[in-house]
Amino acid sequence: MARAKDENKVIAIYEATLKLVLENGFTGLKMSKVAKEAKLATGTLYIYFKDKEQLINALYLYIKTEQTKQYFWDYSETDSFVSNFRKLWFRVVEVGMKQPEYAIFMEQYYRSPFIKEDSKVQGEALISPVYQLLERGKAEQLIKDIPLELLVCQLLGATNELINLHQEGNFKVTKVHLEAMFKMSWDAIKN
Amino acid sequence: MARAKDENKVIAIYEATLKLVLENGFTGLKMSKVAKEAKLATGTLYIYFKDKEQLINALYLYIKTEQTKQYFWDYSETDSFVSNFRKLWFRVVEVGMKQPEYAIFMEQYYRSPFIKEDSKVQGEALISPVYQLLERGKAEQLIKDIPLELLVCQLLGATNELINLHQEGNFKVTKVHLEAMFKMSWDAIKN
Amino acid sequence: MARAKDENKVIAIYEATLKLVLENGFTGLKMSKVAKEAKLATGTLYIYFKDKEQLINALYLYIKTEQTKQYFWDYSETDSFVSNFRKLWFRVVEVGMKQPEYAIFMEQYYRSPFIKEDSKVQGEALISPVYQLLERGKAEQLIKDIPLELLVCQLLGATNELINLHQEGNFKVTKVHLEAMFKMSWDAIKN
Amino acid sequence: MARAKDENKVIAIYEATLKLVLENGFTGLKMSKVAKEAKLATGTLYIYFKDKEQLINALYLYIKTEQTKQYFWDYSETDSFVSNFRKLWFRVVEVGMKQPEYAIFMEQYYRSPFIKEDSKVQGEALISPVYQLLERGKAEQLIKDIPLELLVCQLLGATNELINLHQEGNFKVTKVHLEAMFKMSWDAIKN
DNA sequence: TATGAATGAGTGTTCATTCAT
DNA sequence: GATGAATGAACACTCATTCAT
Repeated sequence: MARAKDENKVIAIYEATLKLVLENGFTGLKMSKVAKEAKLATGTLYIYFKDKEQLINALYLYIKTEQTKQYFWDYSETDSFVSNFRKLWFRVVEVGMKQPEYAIFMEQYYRSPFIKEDSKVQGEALISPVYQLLERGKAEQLIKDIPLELLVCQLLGATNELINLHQEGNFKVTKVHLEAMFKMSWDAIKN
Repeated sequence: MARAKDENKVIAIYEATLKLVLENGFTGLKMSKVAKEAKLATGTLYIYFKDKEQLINALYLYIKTEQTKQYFWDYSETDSFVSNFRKLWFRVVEVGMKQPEYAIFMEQYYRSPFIKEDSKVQGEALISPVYQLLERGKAEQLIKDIPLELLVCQLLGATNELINLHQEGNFKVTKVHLEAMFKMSWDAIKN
Repeated sequence: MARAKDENKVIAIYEATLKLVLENGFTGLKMSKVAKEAKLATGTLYIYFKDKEQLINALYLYIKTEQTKQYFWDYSETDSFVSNFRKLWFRVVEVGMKQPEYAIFMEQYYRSPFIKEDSKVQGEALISPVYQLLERGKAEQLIKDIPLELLVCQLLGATNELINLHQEGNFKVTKVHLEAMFKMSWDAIKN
Repeated sequence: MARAKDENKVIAIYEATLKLVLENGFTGLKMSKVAKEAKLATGTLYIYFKDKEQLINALYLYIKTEQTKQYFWDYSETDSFVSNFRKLWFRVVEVGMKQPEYAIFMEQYYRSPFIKEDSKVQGEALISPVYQLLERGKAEQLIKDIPLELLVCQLLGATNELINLHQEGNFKVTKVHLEAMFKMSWDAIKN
């Protein structure tokens, strides 16, 4: 875990790591390159993180926390389901498109030998509000009565792919496209 | 006459590689482990594949070809759009759930430093019938008039996540669930 | 501050390499053995030299420079030709007999796949004073009017073999022998 | 040792080996490449030679024998010393310039880990007539009274270098040059 | 704390040699 | 005998981690 010494360095390390994972996946990720990218000596990295595994798991939690903050900062549970669903859907897509590294990292993390079960569980707990919202939609009979897991597949599968499509850069995603994608997702789950 | 080069060995190598990628991602993929898993000496690997990069790209093409065969073996373009769409959707899911390694490998491949542009292009060409089918659906005004790329995000995003869900093993996907997922996908794109 | 890069290590590596080439030629030259002989970890070698090729070419230049220094450190172009010729001839032989590894290395280097043309050219430029001296001898009509290349064959061929003879150890080369050899060389070229 | 089965193959193997040593030294010498160059399967090589070491030592003896044959085929011990010396000197140079691979191979052989003492001794015995001739010259007081080893250094050092010079190809060695070189060698040793 | 040289186990790959055909 | 696929020990080189400064 990062010591409180220099929070800026921790962030620099996270960003360096994300940049490199974006470029080459976990396979090309070398501690020395992370250090260089973060403008640190290799040894300094090990002051902040015990080893590579810890860096990666800490980064995972950092990303999950960041994403959650950005998803929910102006979220009000008292708003209507439909309003909240729409807000959240667009938030997920916007955040993902702004920081595609996050999604890429996640994808690789789940299949890596670095993953630690408790970090994973901890990270996933952070997005429980998403599950709660969908539960509420079901309770209010606004969306289909289908296991949450499947609804999440449907919704996040589509948004993730959309983020990838944007990141690859061969297709320019416009406002109109976003509305069309949202419409499809809504049509998919609505009752 | 010496022993003849053995096509079975190529398949054994592919399967060993897939198994290992499934377990640990590309990061944990070691040529010596592939050899051991395929019950070969390390050197033998290099008779069949020049290097790791070539193995991975060849495997990518193999998977794409296999998938395509399984998707389309009894496919008839003269059937109705709706019938074909349904058949293809289920085929994609069934194949994916039977061989989740394929999807996992693909995911990692696209972010790896091994990817060779021309292999990628070649592989992607194989699934053009999917694009053609959706094009036809649009022409017949049965599905929404939205760029193909977005329709594909919506559909394959969802099926990929479903395959992952199945593969993780924490949620048992039943026939009923499949029908529900299909319904969502269809509702998402239908006109 | 970390440890500073250590010039002594470079020398230690050179000496280790020379020792091993002397024993087994380039064929038996292994980076791990060089490291062990120089009392370093394998990886340390690669801090100082990018790869084996670079080590070998750097060592070639080092040897050429060392030899040149030793040949010419008290050399004065204003002395008479005969005096200079004699001094240089004995210097070449003394240096060669003191460090037979140098000659052995050179021999192998020229036939190795490691040789880089520009290193070779650079190294050969260092001994141009030898050529200049012989040119002067020709101009002063003290030695035969024969292409320099042939004079050099005659002279260095003999000295190299003498060095080999000494190095093999089956024949003890004395002062008297040296004088005899010098006499032969001089008789060979003198006008 | 080669079995008597197919003498042509043995020669083909020798020539292939020589060609490859000429190109890259012993370092680049691979049994599989020798086989390919000799238009044989790798395994076939091992029918004729037990291993690499044996091939190299057999080849050494082959070369020494060939050279000797070519040096002495029309040699008559009853001719005068001077006539024989001249004939032999030119023979050595001609043979060396015609087959520079021989000299290159020898050079590398003596510093390789493949060398076997008894092969070396056996090979060197073959050129004893050279020693005998010089002994006779000394007895007849035609050449300097100097240890044979030194005379050989002087003479063969120069011829070897001349052969190298020719082989490198940057200097065209003419008849006139040969006469000049011979003159130098003779002046070096004559009484 | 920060540095980056040093370490050495581990990786991809080669190649002498064997062996099934 | 001839073949060339198979083997696996070894080698060049890398990189996570340590440690002297």
